Amino acid sequence: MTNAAATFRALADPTRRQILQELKPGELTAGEIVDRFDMSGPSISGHLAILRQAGLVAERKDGNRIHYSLQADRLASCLNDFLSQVCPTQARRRRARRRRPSG
Amino acid sequence: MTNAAATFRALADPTRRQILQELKPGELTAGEIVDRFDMSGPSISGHLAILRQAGLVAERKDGNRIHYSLQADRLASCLNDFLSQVCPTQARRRRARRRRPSG
DNA sequence: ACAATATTTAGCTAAATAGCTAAATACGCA
DNA sequence: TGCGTATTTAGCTATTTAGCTAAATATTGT
Repeated sequence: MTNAAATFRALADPTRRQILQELKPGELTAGEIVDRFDMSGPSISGHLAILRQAGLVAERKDGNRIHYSLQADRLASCLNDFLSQVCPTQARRRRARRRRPSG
Repeated sequence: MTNAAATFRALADPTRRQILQELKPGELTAGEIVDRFDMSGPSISGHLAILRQAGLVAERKDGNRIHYSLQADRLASCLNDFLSQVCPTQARRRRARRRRPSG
């Protein structure tokens, strides 16, 4: 699966988008994420696996726990790459640099 | 359905992402889009309906035909809004403006 | 009105998805 | 070793999705 395919598949689900938002302030363990949703542990675990597969979260093992963190750069670059492919002028439009007079 | 939900649902399918790319150079009729894919007309029509519902394409009737066009600004603003919500520092990072010395 | 073309809608099937519970795995500690 | 906690994997069911064909709708031209 291409990176774009995995990423957009991951982002298609509202629970997964919410997980990314929960991770914005900093890393959380799987259990802490489960506590923030009205959903079973295994279901959240499955969502985390899909996010991980898309490279949108990273995991760090710490004894008993697994800490998940947002891979913001991966998310941003994937979305920006897609925007660049589909509508280059809209993606990260940049202020034109004032040209230094040549003579 | 929120705009983000409709947009990410629309982008989750590879055929729909490809349709957006086909529309990049300019508008196409439904039939012209069908010709570019190895898929039945009704299937493409369904994909176009989902893209339309997400506001990612606009339609223009012209006699017998319907011309579809990319709504690049909608796509860009939706993705950028999401990026801003999830990882503000990565979304459209802007060069820091040099601070004018205050005294 | 009739035929031809373009597109969508209806109705179906197969595959994918998301949720659940129960069981398995991994780790830390006594 | 054995217990308790954290997390994932397995196995199941209900829903959604994507594809198809056939039929309906809309428009143009005769």
